[in-house]
Amino acid sequence: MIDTNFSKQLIDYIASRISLSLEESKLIAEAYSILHVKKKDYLISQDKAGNIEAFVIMGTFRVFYNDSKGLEHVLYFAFKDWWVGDIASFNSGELSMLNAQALEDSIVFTIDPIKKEKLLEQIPQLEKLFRIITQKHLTVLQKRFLLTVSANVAERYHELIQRHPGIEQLVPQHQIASYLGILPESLSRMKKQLLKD
Amino acid sequence: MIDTNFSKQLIDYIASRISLSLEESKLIAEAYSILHVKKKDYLISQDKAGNIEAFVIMGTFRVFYNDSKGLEHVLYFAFKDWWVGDIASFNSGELSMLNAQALEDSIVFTIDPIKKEKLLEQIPQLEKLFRIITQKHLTVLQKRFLLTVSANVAERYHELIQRHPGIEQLVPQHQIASYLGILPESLSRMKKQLLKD
DNA sequence: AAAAACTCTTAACCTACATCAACGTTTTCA
DNA sequence: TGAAAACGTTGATGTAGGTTAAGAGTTTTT
Repeated sequence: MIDTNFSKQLIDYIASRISLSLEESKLIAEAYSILHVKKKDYLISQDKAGNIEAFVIMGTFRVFYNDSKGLEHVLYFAFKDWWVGDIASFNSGELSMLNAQALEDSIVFTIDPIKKEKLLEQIPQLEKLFRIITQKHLTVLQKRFLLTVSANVAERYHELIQRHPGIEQLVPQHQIASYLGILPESLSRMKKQLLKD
Repeated sequence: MIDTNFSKQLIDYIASRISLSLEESKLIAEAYSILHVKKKDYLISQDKAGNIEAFVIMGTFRVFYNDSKGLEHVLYFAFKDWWVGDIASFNSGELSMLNAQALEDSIVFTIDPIKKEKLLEQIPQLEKLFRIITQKHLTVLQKRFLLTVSANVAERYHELIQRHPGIEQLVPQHQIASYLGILPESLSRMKKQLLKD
């Protein structure tokens, strides 16, 4: 059930942010379950109850929304030591708006809302940690939103590869296009144009 | 310093979400300061340390980003019983990316990061409340982002006026255009087009 | 090893919205 | 109350990115 080596990574992540007793570390390790997700498999699927929050131990995910016209929009990519989940669904029980698909064979720790609720009661310090993590997520999304509405595609492209060097080796270009909010053809065109300068 | 009538509104807001002792209510009322903001005045200004978080007692604010080309982008409008602040700046001490301007004479309760920190230590239950509030904000922003990238302007316009009936009486049309991510001319044209159907 | 699926590129054409400019109306404020 | 500022509309024109289609290269599956 619990792999000590893997759970160490989650414990380290938390312990580097708040102080944990051995007791508390054990409670955390027991609350989370390890899950192997094969390349192309889904950790979260749209229109199902997305009642999972995951911490990425290894691998990469694309988190995306499938709109009413069938177009996919990548909200973010999630790497090692990132959280993956549909926050709206996790906290309300509503159906998920998001899909999370593994881009390579991946390993995550997952928790459901009931276990998390219990864990937060057992370790009140976690309330503060998760408040801060959520604030950080909100900050990141706010920056992403403002950049999306204020910068052109070339600027957003440069911002992405600067923030994630090497992402182009890991993520297919059409998914980068989707993250940028354009079609693959347009990204291809833009990159060709960039070479001219 | 503290206006009992006004502070009651903030206390009610909090007390409807977590249980508060009289003692705790008093601590909250003392931690927040009342502030009157005149129409067109700024509660938060870009590129200053935006170290304020405010709860709107009365009035309306537009919260917007001023980009490098001088264009304004409305992130959200804030009404009675909403929170206003630049979460990134408030929690990091960085300069604010956002401006918050009163659209009418308004009254808010404000708090700075140090006082909030202290308050959270005095009333640990507030950690949970603010975690949940932040989650809610993240949920709202995520929906806004996904709608922005997946729906056309007419759809976004309808979503806005459905979610905020009466907003067109309160907010100038060019600011609604800014919220929708287009220029005033384009919104004017779109509305004319809508009438034809 | 062959077939199927996926990925990227290029080109021609189209569309939604931006840009620039002008003008009438309403609101603000001195 | 009169001038100035803010607001909304319309028109002409420009452009970034969407749409459609086709083909070539690569990876995955059987």
